[in-house]
Amino acid sequence: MSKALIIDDEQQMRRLLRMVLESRGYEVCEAAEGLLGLQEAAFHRPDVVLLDLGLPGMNGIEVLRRLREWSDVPVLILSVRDQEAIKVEALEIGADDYVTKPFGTAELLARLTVIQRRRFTRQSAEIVVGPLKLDLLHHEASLDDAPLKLTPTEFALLKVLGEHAGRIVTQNQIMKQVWAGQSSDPSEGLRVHINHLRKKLGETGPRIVNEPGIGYRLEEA
Amino acid sequence: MSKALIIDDEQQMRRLLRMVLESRGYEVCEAAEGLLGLQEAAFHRPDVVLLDLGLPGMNGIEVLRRLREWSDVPVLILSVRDQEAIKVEALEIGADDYVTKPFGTAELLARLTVIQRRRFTRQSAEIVVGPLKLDLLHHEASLDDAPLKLTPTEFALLKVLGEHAGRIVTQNQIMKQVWAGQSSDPSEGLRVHINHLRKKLGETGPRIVNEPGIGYRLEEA
DNA sequence: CTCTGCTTTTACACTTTCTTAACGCCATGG
DNA sequence: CCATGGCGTTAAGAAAGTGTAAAAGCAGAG
Repeated sequence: MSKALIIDDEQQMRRLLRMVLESRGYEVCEAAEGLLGLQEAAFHRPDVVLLDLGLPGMNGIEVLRRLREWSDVPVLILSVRDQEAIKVEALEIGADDYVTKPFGTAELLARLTVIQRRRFTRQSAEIVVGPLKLDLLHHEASLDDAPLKLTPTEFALLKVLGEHAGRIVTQNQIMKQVWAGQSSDPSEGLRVHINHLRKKLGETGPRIVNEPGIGYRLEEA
Repeated sequence: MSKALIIDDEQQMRRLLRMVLESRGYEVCEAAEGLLGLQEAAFHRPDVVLLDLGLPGMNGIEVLRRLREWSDVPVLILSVRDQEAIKVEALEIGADDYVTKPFGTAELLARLTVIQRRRFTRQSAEIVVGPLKLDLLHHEASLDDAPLKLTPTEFALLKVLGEHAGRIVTQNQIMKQVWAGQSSDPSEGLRVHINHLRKKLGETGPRIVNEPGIGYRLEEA
């Protein structure tokens, strides 16, 4: 049985969500405010979080950022129509999906299952991109089954690229996920690490291609 | 069935519009004056508003501004030829499109359908216009599922046009959203990027049509 | 403390993208 | 008919972003 945490300031919404979730066998806990939500998350260790972006007090984005500092729990964003920009930012920080209010319960449940399954497979399995393997559990990498020595930063960087293999990862996304929180320079040091990675991947590994002005992409196959 | 509200001082025009709309299955209500129009809008909650700019008493622009304070209803502007400047202003305040009197009923109905459809499509981190897709999260574009390489400026520009697909986006709006803040020349460089985009969209993608003196429109379908 | 490995900073050549400017076209209006 | 204004197109210089190497900080281990 999965535990779900609802963080939303509207009581009505919380009640609706609780009903829907409990009918599906979820164990539910809730919080009406961001900081409380973080405490609940730390205490109950939910398997999935439903987070409203329009929270009073601590912003939903901020809640997500803090949460991501110590937890990989799947997060589903609840947003209203005119929060397009914020939504993208939430996804960049590490939200797993979103639904727009008002939403159908069927859609909500579908997305919940998807992000939980994805998170699960992602955790248990390693990331494989062609001849490259990343063992997230042991923090080990290998190329053609030969061990590949990576520094912590390189590993984190390659992990972000590998998770989205074949797709562009924005420089902002990289900065947010590898250098969480800190750092101002959007790129200065990033280029160096990319350079190191390319050398270590050599001719045999997948290529890291640059999309000027946007970010990087790890080529699959 | 959709409800339409006509705000126009000329009785003849109102009668014409009512006939056209009712023949298409619209439920129609009308107002001959701005303030009355606002009351009607508040009371009947129409699904679309046809607003004449040349109203006696309260100006059409003012009506639109007040309307937009509490409603997102699609608004189609009716204007006569020598009201170019006001037309631009109306679009920037939040009108959805305009037709110039005299107009053909076919054109009128077409534009009505377009602006209504637009409101119903759900916002997401993805903009889809026919064969064109913009993935805001990954900054990736595709045409008929084939990747389309866009520079950052091109992407931003196409995003603005795509967000309002089917509607006119004034040059001012474009400048503000793509070249945020800076820039003086309202067009010099814009034309070049439009040109690049048209080339990349080719025959298969949606067309970018110019509305002389006003702005651009990304055609859907 | 010194060594060592990792990260960050600095510097510069190089590539891609953006802006600027010029010119031709087409419509509109005198 | 020729002017005018807005637009499309093209090319070239300016600006921004990137790859690479080397040196300078910064820890923890011995």
